[in-house]
Parts: sequence; C-alpha cells; structure tokens
Amino acid sequence: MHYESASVSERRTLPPAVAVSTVAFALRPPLGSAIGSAAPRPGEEAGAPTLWIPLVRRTRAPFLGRWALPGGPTRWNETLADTALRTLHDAVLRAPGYLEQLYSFGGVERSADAQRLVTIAYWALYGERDLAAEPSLAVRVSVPDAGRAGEPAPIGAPAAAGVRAVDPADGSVAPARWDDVPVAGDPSPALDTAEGPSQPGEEGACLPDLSDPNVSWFSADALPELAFDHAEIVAYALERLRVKTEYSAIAHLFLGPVFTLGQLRTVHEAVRGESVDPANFRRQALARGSLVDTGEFETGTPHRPARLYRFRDEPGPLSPSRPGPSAPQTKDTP
Amino acid sequence: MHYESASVSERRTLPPAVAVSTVAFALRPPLGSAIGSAAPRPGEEAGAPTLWIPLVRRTRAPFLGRWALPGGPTRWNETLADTALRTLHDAVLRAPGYLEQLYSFGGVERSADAQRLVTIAYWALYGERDLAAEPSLAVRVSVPDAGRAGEPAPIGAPAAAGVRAVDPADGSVAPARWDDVPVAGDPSPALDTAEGPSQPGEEGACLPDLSDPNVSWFSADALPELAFDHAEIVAYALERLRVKTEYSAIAHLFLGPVFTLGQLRTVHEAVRGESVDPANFRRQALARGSLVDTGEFETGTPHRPARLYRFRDEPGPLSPSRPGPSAPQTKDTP
DNA sequence: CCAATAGTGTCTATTAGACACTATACT
DNA sequence: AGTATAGTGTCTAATAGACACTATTGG
Repeated sequence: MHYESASVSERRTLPPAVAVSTVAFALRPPLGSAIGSAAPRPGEEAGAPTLWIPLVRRTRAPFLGRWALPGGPTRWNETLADTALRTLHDAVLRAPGYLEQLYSFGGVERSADAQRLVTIAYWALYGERDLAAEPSLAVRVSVPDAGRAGEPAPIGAPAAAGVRAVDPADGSVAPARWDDVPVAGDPSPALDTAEGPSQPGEEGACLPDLSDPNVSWFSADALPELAFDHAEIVAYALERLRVKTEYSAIAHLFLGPVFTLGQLRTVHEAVRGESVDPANFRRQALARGSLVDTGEFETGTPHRPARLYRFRDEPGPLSPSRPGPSAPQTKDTP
Repeated sequence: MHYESASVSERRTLPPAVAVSTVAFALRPPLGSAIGSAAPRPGEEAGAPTLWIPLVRRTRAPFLGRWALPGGPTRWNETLADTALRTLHDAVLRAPGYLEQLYSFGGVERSADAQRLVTIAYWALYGERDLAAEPSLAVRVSVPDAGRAGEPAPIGAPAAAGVRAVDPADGSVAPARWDDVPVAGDPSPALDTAEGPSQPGEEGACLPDLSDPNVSWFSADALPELAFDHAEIVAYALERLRVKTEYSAIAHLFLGPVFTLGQLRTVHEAVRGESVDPANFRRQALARGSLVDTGEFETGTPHRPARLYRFRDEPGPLSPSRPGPSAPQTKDTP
C-alpha cells in the first residue's frame, strides 16, 4: 500500500517482495488444455511417455511474452504453500496431488534496479485423479525431508491450517488433514498484488479462463525459452523429482488409485528417462511393502492382463493418526 | 521506512519481512567462547565427541531471554546467504567453512498478530581452520542439491558475487570464487532493521563484542529451550547433516587441511551418534577416491602413528575451472 | 499359430558389515 | 611386556542388474 508511492530509487531499499514459483509435473496435459510442445519430439515416438510442465506467458514488463513458471506474490494471509496452490490453480484450474518446497532464491541480482525479490520455488505433481476433475477439491502438501530416506522431523511450519502434510517416503500419513484449497478469486482485502505501479519481478499467473491462451503445457524436454532463471529452476526440480523417485515412493502419485506394475514402471521410465527392467522393477517395487494387491486385474489388454495394485494406506478423506513432529527415524538403504 | 508509521493492524497487511536463521555446527566451541551446555552430558564421557551449536539470547519482545538461532532480517543489498553469513559472523565472530540453505518457513501463524515473517533457514559448518582465526576471511557457500547423489544443476541463484559455490559431493569445485565476507558493522544506509517500532518476529543477533554474554555454544544433544520453532529447525538441520554426511563428502570440513582416517571417522561418529567400524570405514572412505595420501604421518601418539590425508583438490585461494550451471550428471550409488 | 506383456527363476558383481588378525608406536 | 590405535584380510548377507524362461491374454 505504501509502496505505490515509492520512487524507483526508494523501492531498492524496501524489504524484498516474496513470491512463489512452481514447477508442476504431469504425465500428460489435462484434457482441453493448450499444448506448447509440438508433438513428441523427434527420435522418441509415442512409445516413451515424457513429463509435461504447465507454463504461463508473461503479460508484463520484464520478459514480456516469454513463458514462465506459474507463480506470484504471497498474500498477507497465505502460507507459502497456499500461494503455490493458488497460483498453480489459477493457471491449471486444478489442484495438484502433491506439493513440496524446492529452494529459495534471494539473490540481489534477480531484479537489477527494482524492488528486491525473494522467490520460493515449489514443485508439484498432477496425478490422473487430479487431471480429471474440473473443480479443485483437495491437495496434499508435503513437509521437507532431509534429502533422503528416514524422513526427518516434519517441521510444523509451512502447511497452515487446512493443508495436509503427507510423508511419501514410507507411506505413513503425517500430521494434517484434508481441506479445501483457496479457489480463484477469493477476495483478499489487502495489498493489491496484481497491479502495483510495477512489482517488477512479479511472475504472476493470469486470470482463470477456460482454455486460457496464456497457459500451455510443454514436454519437459522441449521447453521454450523461459523468463528469469526459471530454466534452472525447472532443471533443479527435474533432478529433485528423479532423485526422490529413486528413494521415495511418489511415482504412484502420477497414476490413479489403482494401477499395474507396468504403469508404475512407465512412470519411473518417464522420470528417469531410460527403460527399466520389468523383472527387477517388480521385485523392488514389491519389496518396498507399500503396494497392496487388490486382487483385481486389468481388462481389455491385447496380452496377459496385469494385476492391479493400490498404494498402501490409501486412506479415506480423514485419518486420525498423528505421529507428531517426531524424532528422526531410521534410514532405509544407504 | 514507511513501516515505522504503520499501525499494528496495518502491519498485518504489509508484505512479509524476510529473515534468515542459521544452525551452525562445530566439533567444539571456539576458544574463548561461552559454553552453555554443562559438561558432556551424563552417560557420555569425553570419549565420544558431539556437535556444538552457537545460540544467541534474545533481547527483545517475543521469547525475551530465550536462546535462539543466530539470524536476522535480510538487508536490501544482501543475498540470503550474505545475511546468513553476516548474522552468523555477528554471533560467532568467525566465518563458517560451509553454508547451505535448509528450508523456508512462511506460515502465517509464525507471528500471530504482527507483521508476517518469512524465515529462510540455513545450516553452516565450522571446521578447525574456521574456529582458529579471529578475523574472518573467506567462506564457501554451497548450491542446493537435489537431496542425494549426482548433484543437480547448480542454480546460479543464491550466491551473489563474492561467494564461492563448491560442490561437496564429488569434490569438484563448482562456479564461484573466494572473497571477503561482509564484516560486522558495514553501514547499510537503508531500512533500519534493528529498531523498527516492533519487528515482532525479528530473530536478531547482538552486536559483536568479545565474549558476548548473549552468545553461547551448546552441545547439540543438550540444547536449552529455544525461541520460535527453532528447536524443529535444529532437528531438521541435524537430520540434514546426517543424511548429507552419508552420501556426500562433507565430514572433512570439520577438520583441518590434513587429517587421519581416525579423525575423519570420529566426525562421522559424532554426526551419526554411533560408533563406526574402523576397517570398513577406511575402505569406504578410500574407495570414494576423494582422499589424497600426503605421505606424512601423525606424530606424538601413544600408538602407531596414522597416515595423514587431505581432501582431493584442496585448491589454492583461486581455481579457474568453471563447469557452469551444467546439466544433471550421473548418479553414483542408488 | 503369433505378438505382447505379465510374472518367475537364477546367476553374477558389488557392497555393507562383522570380525579376526597383523603392524607399530608409546609407556 | 602391555596397551592402544593403524591398517589388512576374509567371510557373509543383501542387493542391483542381466537375462532366460514360463504364463496368459487378444488377434
């Protein structure tokens, strides 16, 4: 509010603005969304599925017209995860199935001669169940992990009331609960974030509008040139997804509630970018102990039908267990 | 500047203040510093070394008198890492040998009815060489990694000009260079961060003053009650240190430029909190390929003298190689 | 029948870990 | 000699990966 009267030189001395940018992944673009990447890039036919990322075309000053990550400034009554979810929903019109903080960027050089900007990057994941529905319903938000097994103490910080924290490493559900995600135009009375005289580093999303021409999905390995340092953020998010897929069980979040081991393997192949031995993958996946045989089988395949599994403890909308902030647990396989 | 005239209700609508808090580790407190933990806690004699953490006693409103992590608001011309280094230096009077971002906390509940606060947590490491000297000289700042092997694309973001980014995973030196760290009282003309009418969540460090009574080192497993959610941040940092020690080579940073395998093993034991088989540790440490035999030997031991090693590529103050932001590399041992 | 994927069995190289043993300093 | 740590050798269990083989569907 006071900002709008500040001169350019004054803005330099203001405290940094806080914004969020999110790299979201899905195995395919949602139906009805615009597609940026032209076809599965040459050399890889429809055989190998790839990851898709939603981008937003910038409609203002720095990097005008360039594609950028969905995101925008934090509002005064939002947690950082809330901001990520809101701006992501503005772009994708759907809530992701998973959200995790990635890294914070506070370099003074990010917006050279304008107000300082601190950007917290998140990464998100859209599964089949998330891509399907039109109205957003719920979302799970993870807590940080120490970068590998034995998820550390879930810090009670980021997820404000109303967001669920789930520990994807061992499948156990950490403190949290389901709730609604703030939808598009919730009136936050304060701080017009969208229209300051120039929030210069602002990396905003556009108003939700069915088939928004300024929102499009791109194949992760055929991205256009991105605004700011978003290309590096995407690269980092991809690496994070790869690493996390190897030691944690998140691949199933790309799929529906039940899936075959072949489908799960396909996710791993898309994430790792290489083919995986079906036999060995099967053993490892089952050895994790987090898959439950539903007893059902795939139908309508031109080959032997595969067994259907679901992830362990796919709970109903509520589960009362609350392990608490918890001491560090055991690691699994160093 | 505008803030100082804002009422309490107005402050709620201001953009969040950005602060940094740092969990620093060392194998021992620096000489001449105050010691908070009374003796090596019972049950563990001098035999097993533990980790030490510097804390700062709060001198203002929320949590007055409680111990807290060194930290404080970021200044307009500082990167986040700069802020961590400055506030850490204010408390410890020395620059750490390693600094890495941990996580960002932006919950709206952190400062209930006052200005919103976003805190970026860092963790740092003081080695023997860092604890020795009194005037600060240089510091290495790491870039994020994806949480495990195959360090991801070093994102050029956080480290502003003048801070070195080193990739501790494989010992190769990533883009960066040595430089001075901002020392105590550099006059930042703008934004009086220390004395707003009440920057309520502010977690500031005190003025540097030899043997500051408000700064003390505590054994990591005998910490006092901490302000804010700092206990959880410490727990997370500890877990991060443990995990990172297992897959990356950072333990040597606790030691001097040359060290024996026994000393290195002692560091691992302190970090992991359990004893490690000397024979197996030796093999693994040497198999990494990052240790160089100096050909020298320990002297003055009451037993067979141990061979002295140094870490691979312990370079002079400057090394020109610059791999660049780089594509994700290969992983090592999933 | 064939094509295609599901699913099982098995062999090998690597690794973590336990632990016995030898080597070399000081007292 | 005795003690303490350095350093080597070796055995075992677990694991990742390669790959041959059988099973079961649709066409």
